Amino acid sequence: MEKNKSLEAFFTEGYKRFRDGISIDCAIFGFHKEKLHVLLSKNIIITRWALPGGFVLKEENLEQAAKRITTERTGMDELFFRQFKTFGEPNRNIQKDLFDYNKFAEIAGFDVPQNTWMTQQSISIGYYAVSNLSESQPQIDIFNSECKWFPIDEIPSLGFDHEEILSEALHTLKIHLYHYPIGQTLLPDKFTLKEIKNLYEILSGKHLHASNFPNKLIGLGLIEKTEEKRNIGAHRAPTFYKFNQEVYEQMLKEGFVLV
Amino acid sequence: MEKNKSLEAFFTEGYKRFRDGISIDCAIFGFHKEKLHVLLSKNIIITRWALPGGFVLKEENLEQAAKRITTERTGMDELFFRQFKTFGEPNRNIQKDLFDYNKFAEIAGFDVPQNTWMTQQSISIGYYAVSNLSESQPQIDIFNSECKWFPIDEIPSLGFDHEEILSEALHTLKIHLYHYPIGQTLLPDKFTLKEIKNLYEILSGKHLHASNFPNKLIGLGLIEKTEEKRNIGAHRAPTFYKFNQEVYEQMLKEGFVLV
DNA sequence: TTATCATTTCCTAATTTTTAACAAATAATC
DNA sequence: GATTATTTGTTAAAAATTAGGAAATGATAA
Repeated sequence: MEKNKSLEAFFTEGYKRFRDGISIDCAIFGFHKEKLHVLLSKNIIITRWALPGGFVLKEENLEQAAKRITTERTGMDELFFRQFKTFGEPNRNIQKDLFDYNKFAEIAGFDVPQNTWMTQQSISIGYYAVSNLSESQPQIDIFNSECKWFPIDEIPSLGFDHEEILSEALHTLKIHLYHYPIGQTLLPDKFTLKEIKNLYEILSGKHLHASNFPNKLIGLGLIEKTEEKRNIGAHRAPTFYKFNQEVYEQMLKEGFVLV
Repeated sequence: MEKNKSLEAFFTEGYKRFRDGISIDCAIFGFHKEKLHVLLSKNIIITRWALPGGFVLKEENLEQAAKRITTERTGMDELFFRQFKTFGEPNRNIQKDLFDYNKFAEIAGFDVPQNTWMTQQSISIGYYAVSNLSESQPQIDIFNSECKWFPIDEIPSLGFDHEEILSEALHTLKIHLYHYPIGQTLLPDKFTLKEIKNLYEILSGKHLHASNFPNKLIGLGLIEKTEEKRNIGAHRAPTFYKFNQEVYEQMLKEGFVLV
């Protein structure tokens, strides 16, 4: 196997480009077939699935890094993004048994360098994103051999402290649901009342009324009717609705309380 | 002026004890004379007031560090603590004009060492705490020449990005107000209905009804009557109330939605 | 062309919650 | 024992929420 130069350079030269001791992990949520999904990736060197993550370039701020990492992995940008927590247990990322050194050597053509900047202790800053899953194109690269969506109730065992990170992301998402108009980036531009009701039911875990709940959103001015309808075969065609951009931005800026 | 050995050791040897590139800043809130206050301290080397902060010991986790820093500065522990955001703009802490090198040399007896671990770029993890101000005893030390409470509407100009950090802390506190029983550590063990109403009015910025709001908290089981009353002179003595510990802990764990 | 059907969406009454004003209770002082 | 200022309970009106059923709809089949 030929030596993979770019991979080797990442280990040995990466400290020049990236900030030391900091990583970013992203819980990227999507909504499909009435289920919440989360994007996981499989690093070639790590034996378990994990949240997509990466490092922060020296000239970047944290949010830019999170957005870059998410775009690299999904092809999408302009998502709803929020930082939710930073994880810093001592040695949280140093778990030797999670690394598959043999497989790495086989793929990369050289042994994992020991004691480089990458293998030092680092803290991880967690961001969550909500995306329209159907528009995403999960990407692999030299570090990630697999990348795909998992329904939230079928998450495999995750590496490092990523189960805790995902759980905190969900917790924050559920709180933010009451204060930010999260739906916009989880749904297509045009959606039916049933779809937005389903979305909120799944995120909140509560049963909502088929017309009372949409009426509340309409009453707030957050969503509004369009001219178009969806053809669903031999039934009444539901009207498409869209977010009112002005109200959406105001709620995003000022926050609101949804009950 | 004699050379201050412990101060010098902090600069030159600190990298052995503390994690690199990470600092903690704490927005410590208290409630006094119907106003929300925040604790600020004045570092001997920095020309502006700032939020109390510090570094993370290598064997510590982030929350332990935040608690240690808060206890050092206030003498209090067992406060309500939450991490709210991490700040990582490139070079956010490198602002030469904020450092008073002459004053430092005068006090310490040596020049500020350049290019030590302390003067490197670092990210800051923000924690907020809510405390019962009247029980606090703001402490100074070799780094901090002053430390005191400021009413939230009389905050002086702050160093670094601490105005942004404080503003984010307040924003998070106001959201958490709806989901966590924050009052417990802001109030004395026993308080009157008027006091808890005032607290929520100030934090939420909304006017609340003198009996309807307390009745809601009583209805939730969160607070309950005690046998004692406060003597306030020639008026009806208000009854002291206390938090129901069981309900409090459950709400803390499971969250709730206050409307 | 019309009847049928499943689904969306509107309507309305019942219920619950919130709000606001007022009255009662209270404890120290006059 | 009356007075006073404040706390706290009561109650009725207003508002919001909930739930169920009815109407509307668009495609299909008769």
